Amino acid sequence: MPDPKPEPSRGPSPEPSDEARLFTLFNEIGIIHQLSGTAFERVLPHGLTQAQFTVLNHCVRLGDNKTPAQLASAFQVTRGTLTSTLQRLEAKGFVEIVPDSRDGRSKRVLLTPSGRDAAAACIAAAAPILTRAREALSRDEVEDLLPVLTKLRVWLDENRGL
Amino acid sequence: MPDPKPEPSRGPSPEPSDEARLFTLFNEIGIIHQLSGTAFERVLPHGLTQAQFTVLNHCVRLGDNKTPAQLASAFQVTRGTLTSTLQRLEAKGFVEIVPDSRDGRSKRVLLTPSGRDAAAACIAAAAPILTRAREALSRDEVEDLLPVLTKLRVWLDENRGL
DNA sequence: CGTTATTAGTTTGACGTCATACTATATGGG
DNA sequence: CCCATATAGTATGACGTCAAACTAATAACG
Repeated sequence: MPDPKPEPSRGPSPEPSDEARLFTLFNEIGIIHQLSGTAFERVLPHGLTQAQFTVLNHCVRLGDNKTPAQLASAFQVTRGTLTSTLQRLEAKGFVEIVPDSRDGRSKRVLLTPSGRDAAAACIAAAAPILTRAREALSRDEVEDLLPVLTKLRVWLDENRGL
Repeated sequence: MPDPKPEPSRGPSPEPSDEARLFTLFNEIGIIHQLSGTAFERVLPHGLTQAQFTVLNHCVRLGDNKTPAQLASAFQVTRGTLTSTLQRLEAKGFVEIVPDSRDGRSKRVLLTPSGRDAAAACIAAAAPILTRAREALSRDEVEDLLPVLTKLRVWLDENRGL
């Protein structure tokens, strides 16, 4: 859950500790994720969710014919999570899941033509939001932000076990 | 769902558009939220979740005796979401929900002594993670990041309707 | 005063996510 | 060749979250 929206502070702030600032940082990130996610989903066509679009988009940009395990690893989610997303995408006719001929354990995820169309429609639908977001953040601010966030993400990724 | 972990790029990058950079930004934020959230939850005592801890912590820091609606607004979640979190906290004996004497529609959320203890235990449990996170981000980087993220969060909050 | 609109809280259903446990298939070492 | 181990995919149950529908109570206003 996102943390409290900062309330109007009363009195002199008691200089928050480093840990508190870091904590606030994670909280802001949580709220941003929450708000941006629902904003995106409200405009996506075909009742697609962010998770579903992410899979389609990945296949469009980096090629399909990947295994579910590869996709799960790329998105940093468990295989179980991806199973359910793929089932919904398959039910909508946007991907096809076929057995892997070489490895009996594996499957392959293929984009269907309508899946490709849906991904394009999502991108078109999301563009206005991204354009409007420029009101909030300049291009330079985005460029300043990205490397630091990437560093944090990589660190978290490498320190999963604590 | 968090977006793809950037894969090793092959060849010259075709200078991504502004929208693509912003999109990447939201993706990084999504992954960071995901990873940091699970990292926190793994160390929280009493099987507390981040959402539950957030409520306890808010009550400790800013006082209890708030209505669920006030808390939902502070955390930027729906009242329905808060209802379920409060029910779980009440089941664990960490908060008490009492009717509001003045407004028949409202309730009041009160911290129990064991709820106060649990919040303190959570903070103690999370401290090592925050300390270690300093490996990833210096104090200055945190201070640079925060105002920009806050600006973005406020903008998103003010532009819920699109 | 009564009707209407607003607000508080709840419920339900859908989705994403995790952890865990389970099945089936590979793979590797005796 | 067989067994131990690892890996792919699936199933389950719990939690957070949203949207939408619903109930109860208050507020607004004619």
